[in-house]
Amino acid sequence: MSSDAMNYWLMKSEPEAFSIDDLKRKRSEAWDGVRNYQARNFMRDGMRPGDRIFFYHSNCPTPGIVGIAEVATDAYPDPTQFDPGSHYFDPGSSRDNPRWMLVDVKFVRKLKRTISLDELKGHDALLAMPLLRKGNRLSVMPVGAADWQYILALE
DNA sequence: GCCAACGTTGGC
DNA sequence: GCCAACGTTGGC
Repeated sequence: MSSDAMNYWLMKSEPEAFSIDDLKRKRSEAWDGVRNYQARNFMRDGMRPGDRIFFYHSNCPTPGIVGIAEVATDAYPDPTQFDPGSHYFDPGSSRDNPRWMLVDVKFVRKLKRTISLDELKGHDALLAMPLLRKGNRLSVMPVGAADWQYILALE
């Protein structure tokens, strides 16, 4: 990223696996298991501690933004890639040259209500955002500052 | 459960 | 380097 200004992000999680309430309870969580290069690059190259995150519930009855979190650390190697017992084990990675990076994510607050994907799609001002691009399956993606403010104002 | 829209893998 | 086959994501 080109400046020191705070950046904004959106991170998806299936609530049955890890929900905003899970993050609230644990306060902070290592965002492991990302195995997509573009998503990794956003975490490794784009994220800085203090950046704000929309926490998004995917693959559930009402997909949408449910809370706000914060980047808590710089990127570091995802330990699950080295663990043969982990679902996320990657035999092609090594400790000397780790392939997958993650950041810790810290709970900030829940939104007063879920701002659903369906609702977001109803706002022409937001149609260009990566989340609403057809076919986008990225689990970590940037959110423009203007879009961030616009969405928060919907709350 | 279906399936579109990807990303990855591997034969050639 | 091409591209078919395969696996995954995630809305519906």
